[in-house]
Amino acid sequence: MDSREKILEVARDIFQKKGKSGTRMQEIADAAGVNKALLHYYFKNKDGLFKEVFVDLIRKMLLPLKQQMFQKNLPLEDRIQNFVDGYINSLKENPLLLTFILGELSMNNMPFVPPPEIGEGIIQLGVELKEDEEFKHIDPFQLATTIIGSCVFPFIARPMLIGLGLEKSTTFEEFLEERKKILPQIILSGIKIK
Amino acid sequence: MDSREKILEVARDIFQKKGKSGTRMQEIADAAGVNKALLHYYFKNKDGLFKEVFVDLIRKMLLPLKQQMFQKNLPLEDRIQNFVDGYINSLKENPLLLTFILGELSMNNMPFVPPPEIGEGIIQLGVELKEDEEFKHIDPFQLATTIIGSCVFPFIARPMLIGLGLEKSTTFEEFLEERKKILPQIILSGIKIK
DNA sequence: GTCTATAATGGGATAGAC
DNA sequence: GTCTATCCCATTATAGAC
Repeated sequence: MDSREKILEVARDIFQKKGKSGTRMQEIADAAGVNKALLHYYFKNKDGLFKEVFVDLIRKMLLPLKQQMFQKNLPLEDRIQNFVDGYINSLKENPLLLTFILGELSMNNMPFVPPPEIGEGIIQLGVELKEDEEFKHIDPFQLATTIIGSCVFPFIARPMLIGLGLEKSTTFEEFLEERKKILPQIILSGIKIK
Repeated sequence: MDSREKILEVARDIFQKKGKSGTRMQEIADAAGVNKALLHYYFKNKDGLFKEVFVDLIRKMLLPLKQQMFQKNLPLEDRIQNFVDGYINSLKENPLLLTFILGELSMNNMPFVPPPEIGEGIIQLGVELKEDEEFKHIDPFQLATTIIGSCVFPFIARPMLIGLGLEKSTTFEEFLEERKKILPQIILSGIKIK
């Protein structure tokens, strides 16, 4: 693998673990097995490297949202089930991703410009809810926040949940598997008319 | 107000905004209207100051959890309604609190040792669900994660939600007010037997 | 308790050889 | 492209006067 790619790869990891200001250029260089000067050669400065990593990680985070939230031609039930399944799986592979992104968005105010399809998809969800006799007329942003938040929260709050005793009766892994089953049920019963 | 208290007060603000490693001792000193050396006099070093602020903020975050989740003698419906109401109100007053705490817990691994009542309260919630014919037998940690996550997520993910278009049709404030009404409905329909 | 002044180090950045 | 060496400012930390 070429050096540039290698640097980006380890930078992604370290930035996620320690945040932008907690990360040292030296540490990235060491982990990548190159000299610090090379980071500046490729990315000009810390900010340049960080930005490249950040937009990359934003894309990575949005991908499953795009893919799994709005597969047309499927009934809402299946789409919610698929979404919860797919999103939790994807978060399992990148457990630090959301905490990192949301933290950085809040601290520095980094730009966040998602592709418009996602926002539009949420609006569209509202239209569907209105048209379907089976469901309550819920503001789609409320629904989306509930679904996404319920999937994401275990990852963001993992240390807190463990402190509260989550792992006394199960493992985190089992908790997530159970969650994939139970969450769609709760949500669906929650938004159906009866 | 004495200097020590003043320092802690501004440190709470600044640490929440910029995170531990993003915060400069100088900035805290300036904001408190004292000299930098005084911070070291009272708190020994940055870590000492941070720790004191952090445990303080942890307590602040847990307080509404303790107060509002487990008021005995009330039917579950009312307790959930009260909890959502009270917790969202409390988060409105400290919108950065959760992002900060969860971020720092994940980056540094800060100790997180909540008072045992909260964990026990969650277990107890499970017992109640089992005893009550009206509700499904749901793992209480799944339920708690869903409720807490749904309240908290809008605050943690605010920049993201705004990027997705949340504020195109309402203000964040209105969104929260609506949320207080709608969330208990979704949750309750979600866990009731029919 | 609070300040000024300064030490000590950390860490981002660059020049220049190879 | 990649390295060594070095610069230099930012930031933490301390000594010592008041």
